Amino acid sequence: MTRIALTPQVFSLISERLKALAEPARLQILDTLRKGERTVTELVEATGLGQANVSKHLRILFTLGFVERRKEGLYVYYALADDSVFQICDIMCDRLGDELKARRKLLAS
Amino acid sequence: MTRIALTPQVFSLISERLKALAEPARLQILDTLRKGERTVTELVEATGLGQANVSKHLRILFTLGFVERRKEGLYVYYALADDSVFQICDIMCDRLGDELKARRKLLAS
DNA sequence: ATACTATATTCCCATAGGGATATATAGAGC
DNA sequence: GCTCTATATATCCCTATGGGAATATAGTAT
Repeated sequence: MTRIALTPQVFSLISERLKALAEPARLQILDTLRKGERTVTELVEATGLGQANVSKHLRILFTLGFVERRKEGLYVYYALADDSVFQICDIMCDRLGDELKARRKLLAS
Repeated sequence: MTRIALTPQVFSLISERLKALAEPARLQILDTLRKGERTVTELVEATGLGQANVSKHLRILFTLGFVERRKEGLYVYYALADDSVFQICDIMCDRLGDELKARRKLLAS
């Protein structure tokens, strides 16, 4: 398996995708989709965000391939494209756990 | 191994850390550090960024625990704290590979 | 003390992006 | 055709943030 080389252009592409994920509102949307596909309105209700903003967030997530869409009459169903988001969340959660541990150790000293 | 629950507060913490990584300049700095510890000046030379900006980026990366620092006389040596950044880059590169593959398939049809 | 170097910080500017509101588009049903 | 609903887009406001220049700070050397 050949890895893509980490050139500045690739960093730019990675950064663009990380920016898409580095937003609590979008993480919340993706987390909701983890339970299964949802319409925009359902996502609005689940997240408490405004409809226009949910649409904008979904557009970003769709453009960068994090969600898929399926139109059915008036409704548009969005679904997770893959689980890479949560692989990344797991890595970050491990870091958070380590931070906590380090802080506790510091307090204990 | 108990996982941290993905609450809105946790998403906010994750998002804060992803924002730190979602910046080409900082990815470039981290990539340079992959080869070993470097002084600020060396990072300025390696990245072509201004000294003030490198210092600012390093401050962010240090605050969020992505780099460590070691002072030695006038110099401050920065080093990678762990490899989670590149675990994430790997995930993103896999995604980029898939995107390429999908685009090729689309062109072939 | 002064002079020099490495790093950090501050200030300013310009841009990007999120939220709210209003409007536009698309499809269903009558 | 008209109306209603779901989604998308446009506009405005405001904040956050990256880059550059200047300045401050810290350490070395003489």
